[in-house]
Amino acid sequence: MDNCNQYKTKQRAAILEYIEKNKDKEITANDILIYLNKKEYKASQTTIYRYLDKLVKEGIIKKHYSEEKSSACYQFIEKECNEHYHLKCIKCGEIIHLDNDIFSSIENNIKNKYGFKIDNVKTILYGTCRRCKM
Amino acid sequence: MDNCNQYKTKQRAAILEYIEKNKDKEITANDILIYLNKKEYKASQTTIYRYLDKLVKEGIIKKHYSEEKSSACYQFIEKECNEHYHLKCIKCGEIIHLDNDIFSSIENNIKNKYGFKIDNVKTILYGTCRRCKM
DNA sequence: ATGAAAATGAAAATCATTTTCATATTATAA
DNA sequence: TTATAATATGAAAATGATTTTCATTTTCAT
Repeated sequence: MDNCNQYKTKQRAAILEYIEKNKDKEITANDILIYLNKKEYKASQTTIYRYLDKLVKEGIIKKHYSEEKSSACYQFIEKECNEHYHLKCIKCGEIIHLDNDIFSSIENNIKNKYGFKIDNVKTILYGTCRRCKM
Repeated sequence: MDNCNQYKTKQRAAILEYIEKNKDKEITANDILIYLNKKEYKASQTTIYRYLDKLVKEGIIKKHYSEEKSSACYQFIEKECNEHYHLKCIKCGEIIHLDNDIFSSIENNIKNKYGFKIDNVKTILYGTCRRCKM
């Protein structure tokens, strides 16, 4: 999106690096803080929160609240992930990326019947994964 | 569930009354507090939080975090609602109850392909409703 | 190099929620 | 109906996450 009017800083680079390194996980502001404390470029929690907000607004990462944690979770949005849905295991937190087409018929049914356009990025399908089912 | 070992109190009755009166909405602890402050039987926020926890454990209400609010939302669980999925409009918050059967083929596909059992109570499909789409 | 715009961080403030603890209420049984 | 044990309440303090404030520092274009 709108990437102008931004100064490059070491703190932001370090924060973004951590987020990208953990693409597959949902991380909290505090995870970043703890990680950066061990590294060369620390950032204050204020800066971390501010930059996370900015990244959310720019559509680089997404923010959501999980049932287990009391703090907000953030996750890098991979471009391909804008096109499919995700399953998330309530028990272990595993995220499964669904095939693009598995939902298309339902999307259309719901659009026709209710006039509702489902947002596949905002929507997460919760349930129990294979391993946790037993 | 386990309804024994409970004393009936005016505070609990008032809290539950509000929750039931707002079946169709997602309410916060603070909503209850504000409402009760105007009524005959007030309850402290401590009591409200404690009773909400209890109701969640008993399966009377469900708790979840919405994308917009920073506080937890609670909602009465209507028995029928345990059997279908819900759409929720990101913009206006409207909740639409889906027909029971609209999801069954997908549920099976996902179960077969990924071994994942979707939980229709925990899952909310986010998107944009007819009115907000324009 | 200079200056304006933007970013930082420490500390304080805020907000939601939980804990503590002393007091009050409830159900039960004598 | 009273005694009493279990349970519930509420005020205040504590906690934890996040936001705001504001003085200082950094960045980048000139």
